Parts: sequence; C-alpha cells; structure tokens
Amino acid sequence: MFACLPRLGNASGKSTNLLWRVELVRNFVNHVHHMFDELLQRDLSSLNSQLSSYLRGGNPNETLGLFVKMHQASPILSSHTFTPVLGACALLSYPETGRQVHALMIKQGAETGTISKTALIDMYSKQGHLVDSVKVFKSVEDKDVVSWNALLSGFLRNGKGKEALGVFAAMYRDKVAISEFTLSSVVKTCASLKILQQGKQVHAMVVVTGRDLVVLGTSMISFYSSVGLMSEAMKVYISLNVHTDEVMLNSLISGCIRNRNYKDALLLMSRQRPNVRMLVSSLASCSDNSDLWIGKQIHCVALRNGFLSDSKLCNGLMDMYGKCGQIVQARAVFRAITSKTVVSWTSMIDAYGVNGDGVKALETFREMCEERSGVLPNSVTFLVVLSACAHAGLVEEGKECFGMMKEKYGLVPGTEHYVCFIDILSKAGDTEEIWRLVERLMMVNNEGNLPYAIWVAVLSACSLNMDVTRGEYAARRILEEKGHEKASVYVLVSNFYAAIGKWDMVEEMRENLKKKGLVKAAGHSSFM
DNA sequence: ATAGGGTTAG
Repeated sequence: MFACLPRLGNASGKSTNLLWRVELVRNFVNHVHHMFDELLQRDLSSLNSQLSSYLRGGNPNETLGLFVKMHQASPILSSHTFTPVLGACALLSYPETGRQVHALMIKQGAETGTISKTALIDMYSKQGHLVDSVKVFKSVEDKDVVSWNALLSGFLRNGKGKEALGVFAAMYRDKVAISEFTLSSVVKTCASLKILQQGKQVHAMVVVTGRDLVVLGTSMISFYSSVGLMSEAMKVYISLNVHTDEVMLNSLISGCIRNRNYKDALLLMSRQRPNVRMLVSSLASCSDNSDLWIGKQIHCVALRNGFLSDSKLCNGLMDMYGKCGQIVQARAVFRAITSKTVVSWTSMIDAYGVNGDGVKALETFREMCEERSGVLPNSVTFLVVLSACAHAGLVEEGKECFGMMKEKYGLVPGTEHYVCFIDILSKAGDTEEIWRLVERLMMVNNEGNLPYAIWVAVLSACSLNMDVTRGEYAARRILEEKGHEKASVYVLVSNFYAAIGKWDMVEEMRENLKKKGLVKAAGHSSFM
C-alpha cells in the first residue's frame, strides 16, 4: 500500500519545490483516508481470512504488513487474527516480532484457548526458542493431540531427538489418542537418532492404524534409507503400489544414491521427469560420498533440462564440486550464477575453505561484503569464514572476522563460532587468550555452564599447546558432563593425557572404558 | 493450530 507514496527523499533542493511538497502532503493525507475507508468497509473476519490466504500463498511479509495496518486502524483484534500472524512470524525468523505479537495477544486477552496457545508453541519452536515453547505448552489447560504434536515436532526440529521421544512416551502415559501427525514426527525422530528397533515398532503402528499411507510411507522410506536398509525402503514403496508420487520417489531416489545404489536410483529416476528438487537432494548425497562421477552426471541432466538457471541447483553443484576437491569447476558454476544469494557466496567461500585455500576464501568473503554484491553475510557465512581461517592458520584475519561479525553485522556468535575461534587462537599458541574468552563466557552464561563442545575445543587447544593446568580443568568439566558417557569422551581425554605424558591417567581412562563396556574389538583387515 | 523429500551453506 505504501509503495505508491512518492518518496520524501526526492524533495531535497530548491525552494521552488515548496508547492510540490504541499501537494505531496495532500496526497499522503488522501491516501491515508482512502486506506481507512477501505478497512472500515471490510469486517474483521474477512480481513482475518485475507491474512490466512497471504500465508497460504507463501507471503508472510504480506501477512505482517496487513496485520500492522489492521492494528493501526482498529485496536481490537480476534484470535483468528493472531494465528496466521504467528505463522508468518515463524517463517520470517525475526526473533523479536513473534514475542511482540505474543505480548499484544496477552494485552488483548487473545492468548487463552488451546488453538492460540498451540500456534504460540509452534511459533516459538520454529524460532528456536524451545524454552518459551515449553513454557506455553505447560500453560495449556486443555491439551489436545495437536498441542502435544506441536511440542513433539518442536523438539525434533531443534535437534532434541531424545526429548522428542520423551514427549511421545508422555503422550502414551497421558493416554492421548495419537494421530498420523504424531507418527510422522516419531518416525522422523527415529531416523534422526538412527534407532532401528523403535523405528520398526512405529512402522507396525503405522500399518495398524492404516491412515494416510502415502505421507507416512514416505517417512518410513526415508527412515529405512537413513539407517541403511534400502531393501526395507523398497518394500514399503512396492507394498504401497503408488508409483507416481513425486515426494515419495524423490525420497527413495536420494536414499539409493546416499547408499550408493546407483542402479536402482537410475531406474527410479526414469519413472518421472527430472525435477530440481530431486537433483538437488541427489547432489547432497554426492557431496557426502564425494561421488564426483555421479555428480557430473547430475550436472549433465540439469544442463539438458535447462535447470542451470536455478540458483538452488547451482548452489548444490558448487557444494558437490567443492567437496570433491574440484575447485575450478565450483568457481565456474559460481561465476555463471546470475543472481547470487547469500548461500551461493557462502558455498563458494566454503569450497575454498575445505580445500585449504584460506586466502581465496577471504578474498571471496571481502568481495561479498562489498555493497555491489547486494547480499549480507549471515552467521553461517561467518562460520565457514572462521573455519577457513582455522584450517589455513590465518590467525589475525580470523580475529578480525570474529570482531566484524559482532560489531559490523550485529550477529551473535553461537557455540560453533566460539569453537572455531578457539581453534584459531589455538593455532596461534595462545591459551591465555582462550582462557580469558572462557572466563568471559562463563560470566554471561547462567551458572557458569558452557556447552560441551566448547570444553572439547579448549581441551584440544590445551593438548596442542601442552597447557597442563587448563587442560586438566577442561578434562574435569568434560568428564562431569551428564549424558556424554560415550567412548569418544574417554578417547578425547585420554588423548590429552597422552599428549602431556600423564600415562597413569591414560590408563585410568582405559579402565573407565572397560568398566562401562565401551571397549571395541580391535580393528583387523578383512581378507582371509 | 500439528505431519512426508537430508532442496542449497557448518
């Protein structure tokens, strides 16, 4: 609506513009009147459905824009206003907008009721604010299956698989009648945790309930693919006797490629016209497997079908070439992209970074930061830049970038950024500075707890630099950590003690491993 | 109000 207003910035200059300025203000006032008239003519419920239809059409910005105007025009809104608006907030990832809407809901008394609260649970979890999500869930008086499902998928989305299973168990205890939404999320949880037994049990439940088999079947296929059981995935596909569902076929094809079953992949690919989404997910599998040959085949298919104008596909190609060490090819794809997004730039920087060319990575990063690139670096960009610096031992540049991230771009470093930065400082041999950083982090963190990954980074820095005192402190923190009683913990700590020559402690770690039954059989070659 | 494809970056 405001797009048709003249730009006030043009009014600068001579006094002859005065008349024009008056005209401009008059236009503006007319415009506002017009806007109010328009709003008054339509009642709240039709505006609410307009909000929903913007959201369904994939235009969260339009939803928020209309909402702001509605809020200005009339102070009272209904809960049907807020649910689509929360959905838009969830999509847009401006963390504070959702909170502001929540505050407004409380002010208007519109946050009560299961449906409103479920929308809040969903919004907070999609924003990564799990704590708030759980808080809202606890406040729901009449919890129904949908609010439970929203909580479950929230844990899943935020990488908390174990907690998601805990929610499922709680639903069982509370005798909640589960739905196909529940099953779908639980199957996905089993896939992310790679737990075969539970996944099979859920498969049985899917068969018993017998509803929505195409969607649930697709989940089952991707579950079996992720645990490496392609024969089971294939069985599900055949038993459903639905051979043309694009989503299901894409799931099966990318599973085949991930498990290096190229024969079946090609066979299945011939059952549908190639589509961008399928090629992109296949490319991701090629990147993981460093399968340059099949990656090149996909490049050819994309070329023949005219898909090279798709920037997402090009990003996938760059990533594949980068991971396969083909930096020249990655660069060629990058140069040909007409509208480079932040992902394109980040993929290119990372391609240089993983190939050890920190200088080229930084050069590309600086080019990206110039205004004419039209994009801004985000937190993933900084992560790949920092990891390129760590990899190539570019200490000063790494420090500069870490500072720039906060000061110039206002981005908050996450655990991964700190891990990378500690790695950089470790390359400089500076455990003093690492320790100052750790102390500063412990001050701001509640109860002086730091994420496990940070202590791991500190410990390996201490191993590298033979810092016995600080290393032993980090080792203690790591061993105290709950839920990390895995072989990798003892191996990590044991490697530190080996580095500083404390062989009695190395032995103690080995004893710990034995006591907990974590010792693996020694490796041996497989020929007879 | 919740659910299917490791769509692209670590």
